[in-house]
Amino acid sequence: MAGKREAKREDLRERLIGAATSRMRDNGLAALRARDITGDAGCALGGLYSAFEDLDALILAVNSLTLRQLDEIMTSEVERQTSDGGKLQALGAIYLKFARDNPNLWRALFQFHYPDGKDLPDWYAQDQAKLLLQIVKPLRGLQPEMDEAALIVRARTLFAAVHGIVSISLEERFVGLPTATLDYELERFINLLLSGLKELKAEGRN
Amino acid sequence: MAGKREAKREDLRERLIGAATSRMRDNGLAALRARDITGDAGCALGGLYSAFEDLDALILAVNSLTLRQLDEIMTSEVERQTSDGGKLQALGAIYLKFARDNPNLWRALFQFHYPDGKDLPDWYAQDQAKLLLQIVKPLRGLQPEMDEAALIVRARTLFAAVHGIVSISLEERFVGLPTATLDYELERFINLLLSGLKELKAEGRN
DNA sequence: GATACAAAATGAACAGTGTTCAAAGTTTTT
DNA sequence: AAAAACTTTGAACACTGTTCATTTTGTATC
Repeated sequence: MAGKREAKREDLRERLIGAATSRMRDNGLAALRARDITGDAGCALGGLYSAFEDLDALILAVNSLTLRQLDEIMTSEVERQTSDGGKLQALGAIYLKFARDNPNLWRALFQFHYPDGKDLPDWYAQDQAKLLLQIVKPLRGLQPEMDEAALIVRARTLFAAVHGIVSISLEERFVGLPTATLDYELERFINLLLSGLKELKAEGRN
Repeated sequence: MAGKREAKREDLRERLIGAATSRMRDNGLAALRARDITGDAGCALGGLYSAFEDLDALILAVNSLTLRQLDEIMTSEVERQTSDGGKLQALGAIYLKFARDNPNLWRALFQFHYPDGKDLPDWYAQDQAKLLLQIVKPLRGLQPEMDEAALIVRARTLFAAVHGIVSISLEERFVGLPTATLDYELERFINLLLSGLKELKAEGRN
């Protein structure tokens, strides 16, 4: 009759992740309370600390799921595109759509700061790396002469740029933002980058 | 014998801002404690709430000073550049340098989330707008056919892209970031944008 | 099955937070 | 000098995440 302990343990972890995800989706990371989550999950306050190291670890688990969800969507959508430029355009558009559809979950990916000293667990770093790879692939087609390391750096730069645009618009940091034109502006921006790549290539640099 | 009250009030505000800035510079926004600040400033805990609405309002005052400081640096450095492209390059480099030199103050500009419902005070929005204008000016030279509104949107997009790159690198969100090559990568990126502008222009679009 | 042991769940208690507010102290007006 | 208006004070409050002695539950042994 073994394994019941482990099953309950895993079940509790899942209920906690579910409850935290739900609350985060509805009210955002800042409104997350240990007492609310454990209440929703149907366990005592202390139960959180037997299933996870602390609240931060639970948040990281939620963020990991969010990253994987985003990766899945990207994987399925990128396949529909034939050109590398089209794939990069699609990735940008998907990222924007995901952020719009899941604003709180998406924000939490970046709002959350891991405590100083401790660094991110490997499995989480890999979730991130997988996403970057989505960009590296079409980029490789556009810049076949770049080596893998340079491609990764470039992919990170492109992601950061797109993320910045989506972020500043959706977080409404600057006043008077025309959110309606954001899709168009992002599309134009990626076009600008693609044109730049083409231009630099024509000049024989890279 | 009037005006002593107002003078003391202003003095307290300044001491609080100074203490908060100092603590924020050294230990970051997350480590900011009302008791520490009031202790440093030499007033009782409640004193903070007679000088400011609450702790958030004090943080906003600190952020406003940070924005103005950045604006000053930009103004003086941009003048040295002759070409519009050079000015945009300089702005990017200055932004990166400022973020590197004042990581905690710079982070606080974006970490800080104003409570829902309340929106940013006008004077703070204007501090932001002034910075955007630094980008609009050289951009106007490069895209003279765009109207003012479109230029502002474009400037915001460019800022957001650069900010994203600086942000993701300095916050060390993604693992394996070569910080040493960040300056170069940013320079290349802005070049890419400038090339893109040139290319689109050659094709008769904008 | 009954017993003994190990593991996990519980929630009151704890050490911090930002914020409030009656009381004491200052400045200004009369 | 006295009264009124305003400010400063810091103990008390409400609300955090986290801990840990106690109770409950699961597993192995006879």
